[in-house]
Amino acid sequence: MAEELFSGLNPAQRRAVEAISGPVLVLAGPGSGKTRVLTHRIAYLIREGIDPYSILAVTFTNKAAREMKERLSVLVNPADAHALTVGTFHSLCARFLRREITHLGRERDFVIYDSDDQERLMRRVIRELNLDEKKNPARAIHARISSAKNELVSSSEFPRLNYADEIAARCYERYQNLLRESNALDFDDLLVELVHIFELFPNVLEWYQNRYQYLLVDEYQDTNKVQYTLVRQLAGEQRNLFAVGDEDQSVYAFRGADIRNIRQFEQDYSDSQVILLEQNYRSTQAILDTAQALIAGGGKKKHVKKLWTKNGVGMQVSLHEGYDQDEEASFVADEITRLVASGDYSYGGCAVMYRINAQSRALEEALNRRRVPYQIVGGTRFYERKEIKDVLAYLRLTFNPYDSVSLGRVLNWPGRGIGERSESELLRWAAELGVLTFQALRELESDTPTPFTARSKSTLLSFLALIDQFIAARAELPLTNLIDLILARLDVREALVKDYDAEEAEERWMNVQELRNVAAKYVNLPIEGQLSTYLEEIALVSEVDKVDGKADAVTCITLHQAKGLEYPAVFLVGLEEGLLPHSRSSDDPEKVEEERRLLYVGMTRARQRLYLCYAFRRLSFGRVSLSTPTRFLADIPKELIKQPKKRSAAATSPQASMFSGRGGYGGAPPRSPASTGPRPQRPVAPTEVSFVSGQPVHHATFGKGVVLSSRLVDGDEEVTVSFADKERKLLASFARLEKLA
DNA sequence: CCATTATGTTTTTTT
DNA sequence: AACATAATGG
Repeated sequence: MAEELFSGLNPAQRRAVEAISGPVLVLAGPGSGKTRVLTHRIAYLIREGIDPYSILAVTFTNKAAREMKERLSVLVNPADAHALTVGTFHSLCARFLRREITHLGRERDFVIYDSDDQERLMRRVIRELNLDEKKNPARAIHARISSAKNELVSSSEFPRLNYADEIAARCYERYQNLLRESNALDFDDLLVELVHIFELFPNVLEWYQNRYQYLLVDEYQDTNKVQYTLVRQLAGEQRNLFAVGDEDQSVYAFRGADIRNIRQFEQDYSDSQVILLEQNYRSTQAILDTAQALIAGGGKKKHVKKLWTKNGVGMQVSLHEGYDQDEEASFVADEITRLVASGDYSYGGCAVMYRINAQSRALEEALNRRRVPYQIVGGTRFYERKEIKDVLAYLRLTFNPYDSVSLGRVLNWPGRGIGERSESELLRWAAELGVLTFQALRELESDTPTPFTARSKSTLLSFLALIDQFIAARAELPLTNLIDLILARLDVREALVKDYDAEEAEERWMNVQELRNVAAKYVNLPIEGQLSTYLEEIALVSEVDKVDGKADAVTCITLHQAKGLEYPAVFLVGLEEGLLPHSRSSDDPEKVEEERRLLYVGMTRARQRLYLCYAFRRLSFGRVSLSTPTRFLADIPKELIKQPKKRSAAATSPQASMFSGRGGYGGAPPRSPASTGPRPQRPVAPTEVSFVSGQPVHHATFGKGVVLSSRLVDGDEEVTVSFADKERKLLASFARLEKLA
């Protein structure tokens, strides 16, 4: 019976599936079938008679949770699959808190603040405390507080060693108070408050420990202190904890993830079994060898895995240099077109990965030009778009009128004549009365004397009437109708047309419509539950959750988000100093190692083909700078990589230094032209342009072209030439342009 | 109070 | 380069 569950599992996987009780740590290399192990283990537990109701699985994304349930509904009976508790730390905590937060004297109908809300609230705190917003950016202060929360450090425990600490500590305190008043929790609170409840109310913890006898935690290497604590609490005495992870794929230290959690598992949980999954089912040996060479270049490891595969050697990994980010993107787009034309690959089988979202722009343009279908994951997230957040703010106020961030957001949106003065006067007056902003609005309905002009007062009252209307409608109307009512009463479309040009207004209006479409999925729930479920799920969806695996489109995605995904063909772009490792990480050896792991994650996403790309120069921040290939390339033996074609004179300079020890550690990120050393042909910077518009030229690679313009830039001459295929910008000192008659 | 202009800021990475 | 907020003037 259970035998079919084991068919197709290798001995190590099988051991992991069968180890039912006690702590188990599975160290799973990339592509080693860990998802399979997780699902089969759950199925095995159920078939062994364990109640699915007592199984709790923590995944890294909502998408992974959904997929796990789907796979299980095939392996076990669907009712059993349904009884499982599966989710991310954040969504599970939110779910538990809806039940338990009353223990802390708080209301169940809290709203969840996303990073934008959090920053707005912090800005308000900083203003309230009369701090200089320049010297104390809300973002920076909030970041400090967020990491404190991740470390389970409360505002009273926050260190006050210097003036900056003192400021942060005071902001922390006020920030928490405002959150509480607004009946809101930020992302971090979702975890922290649950830990508090478990600490303060042992009987509550006991209930959860009894219910969840079997815990499974994926991506254990990316847990932070709060998450680690939660797991410890839930694991209790029983310690039926099954943790899966890979320290080589730990890339979230910046949000508090602590690699020590996985390294110390064996000390934390005595008698634990450790199982290594080393056989890779995803990639070719060529790709694995390259990735392993890279990761071996890093520091010492607790457990060294030796990845191998039966997939065969496969194609050699190739390296490509582009002239700039546009040419790099063009190369990627051309190569994808070629792969698809060959019939061996589909658009959906290709992915382009990069370090920062801003890199997606050049790709988008190149793909657009070639009519290659693509989807960009992340960037400005859908639910962070202004028009979306504005409409959502009304929904959130309808759900919880004390939500002060939402109130501040839409008090004057769409513009109704409540300016800065009326708003600050309202805040001041509320503070004077000692009530919340919303209660102050309510106060306007009585005969209490107010500090407002008759005009302001009536505007504020009509705003209040609007919200009241929505609150009343919520009890009667299905969610979609409620949204329609809001959109109509506010005349959102008109407001968008007023703020933007026709095209953009239409696009934003479509976004708003999309919000409504999503809401349609919730109308089958009882009316009371529709809005709350909708708001909660919206607050916790991530961009990867929305990746459409079925669409036949190229996926453009950050390296962080790509973790856990796989594609037949993968292009890694921008493999340059300053970008990977990112300049903000290159001063700290530990951060540099994290960047190395990020590259490792990217490489191991590839099944058959892996392309490594970098550009010779790059436009960042509106300025051009020359770049050096990433130091990590120096750790990969030359013979593992198919060297780039010499595509122009420009290619030789950075390329030559690549594997020769130069470009190694300590190199300053993007070199300034001055530090590049003597140039081969042109030791002296030009003082005037030598190419004029209309001059016919010849280039070794691009052939004949005509000069469109030329200008002096950074001590060199940048010539814009129209070639047969496209327009290119070339540096005269490198391009060896030949003037034709 | 609002529209226009000027200035400044941004780019890590995410729930 | 693109976007957001601040300053300025109507």
